[in-house]
Amino acid sequence: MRPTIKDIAERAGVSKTTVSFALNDPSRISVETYNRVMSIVTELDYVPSPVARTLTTKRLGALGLLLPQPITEALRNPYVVEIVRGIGELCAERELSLTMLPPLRGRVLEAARRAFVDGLITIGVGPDHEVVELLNRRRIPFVTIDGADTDATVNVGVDDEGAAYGLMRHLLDLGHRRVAILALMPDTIKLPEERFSLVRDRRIAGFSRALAELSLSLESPGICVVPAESSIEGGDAAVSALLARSGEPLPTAVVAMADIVALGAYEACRKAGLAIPGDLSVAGFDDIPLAESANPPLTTIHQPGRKKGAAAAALVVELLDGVDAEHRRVLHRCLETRLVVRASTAAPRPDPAASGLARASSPAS
Amino acid sequence: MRPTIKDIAERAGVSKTTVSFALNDPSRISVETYNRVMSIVTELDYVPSPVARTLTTKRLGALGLLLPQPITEALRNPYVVEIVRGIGELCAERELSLTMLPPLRGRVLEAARRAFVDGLITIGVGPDHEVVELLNRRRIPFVTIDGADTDATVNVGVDDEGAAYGLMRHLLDLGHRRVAILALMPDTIKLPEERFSLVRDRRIAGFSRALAELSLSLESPGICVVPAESSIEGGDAAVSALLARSGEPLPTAVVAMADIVALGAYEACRKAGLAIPGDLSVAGFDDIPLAESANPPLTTIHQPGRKKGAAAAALVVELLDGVDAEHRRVLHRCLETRLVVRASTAAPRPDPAASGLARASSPAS
DNA sequence: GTCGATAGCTAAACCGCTTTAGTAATACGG
DNA sequence: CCGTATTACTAAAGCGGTTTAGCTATCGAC
Repeated sequence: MRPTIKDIAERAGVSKTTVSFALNDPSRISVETYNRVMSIVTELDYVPSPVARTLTTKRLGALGLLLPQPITEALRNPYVVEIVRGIGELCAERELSLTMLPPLRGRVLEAARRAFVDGLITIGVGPDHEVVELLNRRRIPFVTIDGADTDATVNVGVDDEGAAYGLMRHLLDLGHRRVAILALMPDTIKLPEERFSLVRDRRIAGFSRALAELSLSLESPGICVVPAESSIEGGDAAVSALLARSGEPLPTAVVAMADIVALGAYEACRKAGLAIPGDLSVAGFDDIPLAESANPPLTTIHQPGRKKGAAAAALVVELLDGVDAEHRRVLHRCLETRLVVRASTAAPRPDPAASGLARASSPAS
Repeated sequence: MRPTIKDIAERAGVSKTTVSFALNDPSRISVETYNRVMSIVTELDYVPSPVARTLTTKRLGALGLLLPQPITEALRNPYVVEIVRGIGELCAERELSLTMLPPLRGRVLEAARRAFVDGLITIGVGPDHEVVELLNRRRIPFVTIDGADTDATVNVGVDDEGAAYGLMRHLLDLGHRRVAILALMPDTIKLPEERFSLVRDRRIAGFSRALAELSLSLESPGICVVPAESSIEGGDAAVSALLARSGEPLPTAVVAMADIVALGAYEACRKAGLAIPGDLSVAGFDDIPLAESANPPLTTIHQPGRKKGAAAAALVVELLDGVDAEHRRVLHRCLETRLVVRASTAAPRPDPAASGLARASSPAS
């Protein structure tokens, strides 16, 4: 159906080689021949099969994004969408296409093996992930987003620990002492030894550090960590359950590891008739586009999702280009985050039970 | 680097053919040989090159989504994200990957030519689009989303005209007589003869019909159609400009052809200090996830974006499977829409200038 | 007039796989 | 014991390109 190089060659009365030259290196043939060949190419609307071409050139013109979840799930999180958009920026620039690679048979590894691309980008894959070993062994250029800065991977990320510290500090400074942390779910498709995501762990560490400054910890009364799926529903469910918990005093603040989860918390508050931030302060992480226009606008950690994607893609392309150059040095890119205080966080209502104490001044630094 | 079938064959002391059989049709070889081959396959972590395989099998396990805009732009609209998620559902089911194909050198056609996929899905491509001719000529299975129901294409869509009618009717019934329509931008990468998108035209037609029932038209005073880019910023800009317009009375309602644009209108109102729906009613189209949680919740036309994507993908797969069967009949799938009345629309304030009239009862049907 | 370049083209190998056609060996029916 | 299936395997062709090596004709230089 689709014309092949042979068809063109025959029609033009030349060899396949000549057609190939016309397309790839016109200087090697005469102008007349070039014109003749190209007119047929245009007439038949011929485009060399990228598949066949790849067989020899090893270049496909496609970047792959290894997703930790099925496409449907992954794109529920606007933060992921932002990353994809960032990668898209570079794709446009370099005329690359982008292939989304969901786990195959439940394994990211399978998807990576079958991947049909020049280079790969992963989200949330740590250096111990089985996929890293495979890709390094096969020398497939790849860059991790939100992975870790080790020799095994080229990574683009942020200072999760520091950002989390800042966020928790903000809440503590406001006077909150009973705060619930909505943590990212342990990623089911990770390897056993990496049960919790790196990002989660680093943020937990940051939260802990801030708490420690007030002699608090994750185990202190009033502080709790509950897992929530990265979606509105996930946040809603987690907070609704929290609010329904009887016996203990309710938290005065909720901090989510993803804005989308924080917005789920909004939903739960609405149902429970709780005012934000009057009854409950809510903070998020990511600063997705919605965060600003939410009601109330969400206090969160701004994370440059688009830039992350773009930076990762740029690095992959760099790896792609500099494969032979000894250039292939391990690189890490750490992008900036910042605390964006909006209207969803405020000082807690004075606690009738323990007034005076809850209102403690800001801690020693 | 990556082992080839030859490596496996040599190590196992068999021919390439035998290895191929082991992988694709074990029944054709003895159990012992199978085991021997597979142990080497496992040992070397061998996976057949999808590229090479494709050359002969003509199947590469990927669906392509032809985007009318660069990835970054396209994914700004959550409605598009929903469609992608829908396609993702089917991809997960059939273990396919999804390739996003932004225009190449400004042309969708170029992207289609180079596409590296088994089947394609397009968004907003009409039967007259150059790409349709190409794909039909090449017999590449493809399905259009929001295209048109003609013989040239297999399409998945909704009754845009009817939905638009219902939406406008809702506003008119509330008593609005001065309404601004925020229309989709003419798509720059379309062919000249198809300057405006089909969807836009059909919705405009629906609006017109509703207006006509009250002896109004798009040209009537108070009614206006302004183009807006499909993004929050686009809606914000368009409505801000509208509000800044001096001389004419302001519209009492704004109806956008995309929720994301309607949310931009929210933004413009906030800046202008206008209350929704008190000062201005706002309605959208699509019912993206945000619409419900926006403040106020947005009145809109619910469109099953996910289902559209899933249905389109299902049709492509069907085409893929039934290529030989004379099965390849032209199909059209029209999904349901429904008007979702939320809190962003209400009766306009009584017009001091023309009271009594503006409050006319609902029109004769 | 011969030789070496150079320009312009092509045959053939190759990329890594599938598939067709065929071979050799064993099993089976009469 | 012969002819025919059946089983287990392989050689080779082919998919659609690129690339290497080589061939032929023309041309300029000595």
